[in-house]
Amino acid sequence: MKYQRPKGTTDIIPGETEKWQSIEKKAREIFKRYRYQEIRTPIFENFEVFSRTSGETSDIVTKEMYDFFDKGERHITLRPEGTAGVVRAYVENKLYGPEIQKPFKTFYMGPMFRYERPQAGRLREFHQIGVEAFGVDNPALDVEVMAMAVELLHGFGLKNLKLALNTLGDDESRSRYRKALVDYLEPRAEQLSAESKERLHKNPLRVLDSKEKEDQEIVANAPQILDYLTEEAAVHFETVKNLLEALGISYEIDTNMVRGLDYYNHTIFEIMSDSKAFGGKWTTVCAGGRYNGLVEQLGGPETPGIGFGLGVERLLLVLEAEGIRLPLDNELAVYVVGIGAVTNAETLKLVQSLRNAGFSSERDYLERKPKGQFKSASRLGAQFTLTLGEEELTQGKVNLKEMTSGKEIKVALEDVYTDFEKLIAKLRA
RNA sequence: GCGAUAGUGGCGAAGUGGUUAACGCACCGGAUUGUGGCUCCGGCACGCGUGGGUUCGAUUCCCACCUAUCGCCCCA
Repeated sequence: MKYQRPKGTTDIIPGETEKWQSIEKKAREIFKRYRYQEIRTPIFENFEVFSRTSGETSDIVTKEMYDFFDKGERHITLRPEGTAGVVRAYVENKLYGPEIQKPFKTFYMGPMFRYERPQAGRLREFHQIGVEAFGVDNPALDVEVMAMAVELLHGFGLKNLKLALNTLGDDESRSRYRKALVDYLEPRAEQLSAESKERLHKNPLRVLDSKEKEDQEIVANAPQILDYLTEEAAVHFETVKNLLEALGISYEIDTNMVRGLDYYNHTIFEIMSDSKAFGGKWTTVCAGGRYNGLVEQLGGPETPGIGFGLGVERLLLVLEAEGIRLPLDNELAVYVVGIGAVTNAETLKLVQSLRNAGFSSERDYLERKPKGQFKSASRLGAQFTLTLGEEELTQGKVNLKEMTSGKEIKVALEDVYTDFEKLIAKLRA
């Protein structure tokens, strides 16, 4: 093969695109009801937009950034996630202005890039659908965002979902907890896995998240963030829980849940699926959280924010494994069967006229025999066929057939041009 | 970035150091001067991921590279 797509990329071709459209349509529908408006930001940004916000030591920055220097020696990176770019746009466009209602609620959908080893549901170019809401610290907004995420996934037809919830507290809670955790882990460092020893000083919270058995045993008795929350952070978290309960949304507290990105604080959550797509292990399809302080970090005024991101490829894998059929939109109303070269022009006029009248229409271009054309019509799922041969052409007639019933009548060619709807009614009468 | 496995037509898949690379599906044509199914017949890989090497001769053996899949890391 002379040309291949770059490693970790994929072509989304007809047959697949319908599924994407279906997902995007559903998402737009729900976002509209929740009053989130679309934002489209660049696919590449200055490197610093992500390096500053994600955390200099985070994996994303240290090894997963798809970055390069452009011809003007600017350090550019293909966006690895959606939030930082949206926050940058929020600040740059002064969307914090007094004339703009708070919260400012926005959504995006599009490609993201991470330089890493491809695996099922993990590509170098992948797609996320995400939302962000700025300017309100009220836990009701946290809960609205989570409720919307849950509704979204249910809307796609997913059943076995789990909402995992945790809080990282505010800065003060975090540093207090961090200290307590390090104090606990340090004497036990020798028993930790090699990776976790590494994490211990770089990013101790990540040890909580380790999948290594030896780490999990130690983590089981580690101090919990919930015991180190400031009064304010604790109240925020309590309120989130109460409001979730008020909405009847079930959740599970997971105090070991952390984030790969540094900008999160307070509420963090994940929606997980136990789909066999990932071997029945709980896998995150949607992850989000609060990031008060991020707007300031990118040069804006002190503004709280919260959002989530949803991995589309991962979602598709889960839907596939669960055997969930998305509503697809690729129906064919009419297939015009033209027999013989003499009907070529009239056949073309017919499909064009039908298309103008709002019917999706198709014809044969290969001068195939009727048998082959009917086979195509059948395979394409055409509701109706119009058959036109030399005889019909001279008579000004055409055969109209309903494929599912097999019922066929002869109609005037003229009527097809003027009122096809009426002919359908006549056929079905 | 590390480790493992794999790479044959549009798809699935057999196969061998040596004349014409099975078979199935799909597709096209015919049997059936113009109607979707079934059946029967016929057609469909100057080529076995790419590039080198070994050999009289390689799709088959060796090396490198590319890609995919899985695991690690991490994550959506």
